[in-house]
Amino acid sequence: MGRQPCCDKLGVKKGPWTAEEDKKLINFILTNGHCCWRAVPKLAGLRRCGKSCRLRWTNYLRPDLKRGLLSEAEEQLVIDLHARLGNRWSKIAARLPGRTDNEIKNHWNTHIKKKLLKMGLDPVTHEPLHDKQPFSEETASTASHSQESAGNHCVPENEYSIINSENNSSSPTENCSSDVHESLLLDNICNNNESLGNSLWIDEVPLVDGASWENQQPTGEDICSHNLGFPSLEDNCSWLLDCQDFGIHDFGFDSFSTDIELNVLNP
DNA sequence: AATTTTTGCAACCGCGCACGA
DNA sequence: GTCGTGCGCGGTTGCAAAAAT
Repeated sequence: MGRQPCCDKLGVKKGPWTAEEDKKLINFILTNGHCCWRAVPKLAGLRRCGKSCRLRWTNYLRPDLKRGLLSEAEEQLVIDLHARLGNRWSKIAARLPGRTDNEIKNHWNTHIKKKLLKMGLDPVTHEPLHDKQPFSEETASTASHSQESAGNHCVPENEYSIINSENNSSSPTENCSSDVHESLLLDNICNNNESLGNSLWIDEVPLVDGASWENQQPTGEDICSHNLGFPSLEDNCSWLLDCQDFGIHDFGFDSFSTDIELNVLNP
């Protein structure tokens, strides 16, 4: 029963990616795109499984990624979205331009969770801890089945976005005691960061994912005209500079950068 | 300065879904 | 309808760096 693991072949490398592997993967995808991930490692000359390549690309190498800590606004947005969507990190990430589900999940577990606890809020339900039911201990542990527990107080995403696109005040989060606070924060976010706000209310728009970058390849004009917080065309080139962050220059990417520019400018 | 503990993040694992044969 | 395949997601692990002792 069950599927064969995709990575059980001998000679398939695991563990941290080397600069050389990164280079190969980036070069390949920028030149060819990814037809199917399973084929990518073979075609790119990597001894990795396709899954690993996809993960590496989406979580670390994609040019439209922001690096660094989440801003206050982003963090609040994550909190608000988590209150509505639960642990659906990919959905949350889709509304944060340049952020990955993995990054948000990690940030949630390492920073935001603690922050909420400090504020006396249950990171799962977003309700004040002292309001918890007597069975809270159990629920808290089962709450780690966060999908259920979070899911229970969540509105289906479509519904959510419809509601929000029509009237923020009817947001389902009003069912929670901390929601007024959150809504205010969210308003703040939206006012202060229009791109974030815009992206939040647009449902099912794959703001940032492989597909949006790969397949749709929006032009710089598209990006700017929608003001969705994508990196501009200029940014798409300047990400090369950002690559310094992960040592891209350390592995001699002079020719690589030329390739990228050609690909970005002449898709 | 050396050792231990904690933290943060990249990567892996396994499951479920979608889709085509 | 079922089976196989590929992909994406969420949870978990492993390890390096930072902090504490």
